[in-house]
Amino acid sequence: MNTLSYGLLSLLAQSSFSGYDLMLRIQPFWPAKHSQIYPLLAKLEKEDYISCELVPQRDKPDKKVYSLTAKGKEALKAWFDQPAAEPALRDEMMLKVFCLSYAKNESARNMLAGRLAYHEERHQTYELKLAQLREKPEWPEEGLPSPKHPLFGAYLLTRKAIMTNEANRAWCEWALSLLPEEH
Amino acid sequence: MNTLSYGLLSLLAQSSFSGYDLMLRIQPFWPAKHSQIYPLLAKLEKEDYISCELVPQRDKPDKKVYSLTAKGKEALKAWFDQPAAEPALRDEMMLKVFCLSYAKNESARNMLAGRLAYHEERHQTYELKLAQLREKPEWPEEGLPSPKHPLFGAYLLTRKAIMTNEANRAWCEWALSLLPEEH
DNA sequence: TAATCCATGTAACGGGTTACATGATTGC
DNA sequence: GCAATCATGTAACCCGTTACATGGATTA
Repeated sequence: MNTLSYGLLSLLAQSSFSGYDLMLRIQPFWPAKHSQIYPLLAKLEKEDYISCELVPQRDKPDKKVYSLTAKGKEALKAWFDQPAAEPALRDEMMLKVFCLSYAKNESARNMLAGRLAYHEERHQTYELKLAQLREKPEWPEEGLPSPKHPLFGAYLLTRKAIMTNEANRAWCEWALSLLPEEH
Repeated sequence: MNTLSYGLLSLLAQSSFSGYDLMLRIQPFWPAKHSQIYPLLAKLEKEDYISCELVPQRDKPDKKVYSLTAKGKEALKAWFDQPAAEPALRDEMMLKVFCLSYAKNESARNMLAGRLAYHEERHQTYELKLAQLREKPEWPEEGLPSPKHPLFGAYLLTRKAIMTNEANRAWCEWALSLLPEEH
């Protein structure tokens, strides 16, 4: 049971999903390709953490829909009280910034401007996600989801993404303001 | 030539370092163990990106001090104008937050309080780093390092770490404020 | 007609962690 | 006496990406 396994169980705690769905939904939290997820799901099913139902579809390939078993729910609960690993960020740009004084002005400016654009695009995506959350039928009519509401976690995570992204966007702007003007 | 290789070259662009030093210094930007770094350095030396000098020490084990070669400097410059990979964050806690509504109140509170403490500790570390940068003999007497100053990159990165950390700390506080009171 | 989406899988490879291995010095 | 720091290396393993493989439906 590695972290990705628990991630898949976390998603399945909300609702049943196909492997393809799980692959798409886990991306924002734990990037993984289908080639990693399909074999893991087979292993989790074999070890009885999840169960699988084959769902035939017209106009689309048949799919396997996975659900949490009782054993899977127990594993999730036990995982919750274990200490989580520290967050690990890997960002190639940070290595480049480290030796920024060796770069051409133009290279430095392009790099930071590119990252600024990235964060502005991300902001739009996250705001859209918030709007989509609010449109869900389960969304509470007055105010915010409470801690026991199924959407509580997704709401917290979207807010977290927005706040971190905004801090990084602001950093890009500040760093750009320190560079010499374009000629 | 993978990202870690360029990271090592970036550090060596500032000054020569031993493998052990490089291992310690690259941690904040690209976590890697010595078992990954030593073989890479041997490969980079063999391919002439870096050169190596054996430095005997009293009271300490001898060390190998690596320096950038002309080929290494060229590789760094070429790397700079290539587009950087998107940042990748892997944080087990985010997976737990996703299904937070399934957790006990106590578990949820402990998890978030633990992360808050982590960010407060990080803040101290980063402020110390800033202070150490300012105490360096190369630090400019008036104000901040300019974009061509060797310490410019390190300064930007420390500010970035502080800003991102503060956003995450604030998120922890906000999330904790949404949880029910301790009994 | 070519690309994209849905949907599942395997194989090969490279990246990263853990464990094995050694050994002197310093601080608790 | 025990742990940590400095210092280097190898071997086994797990994690993650890329590539190989298939195939119908929709869309540009």
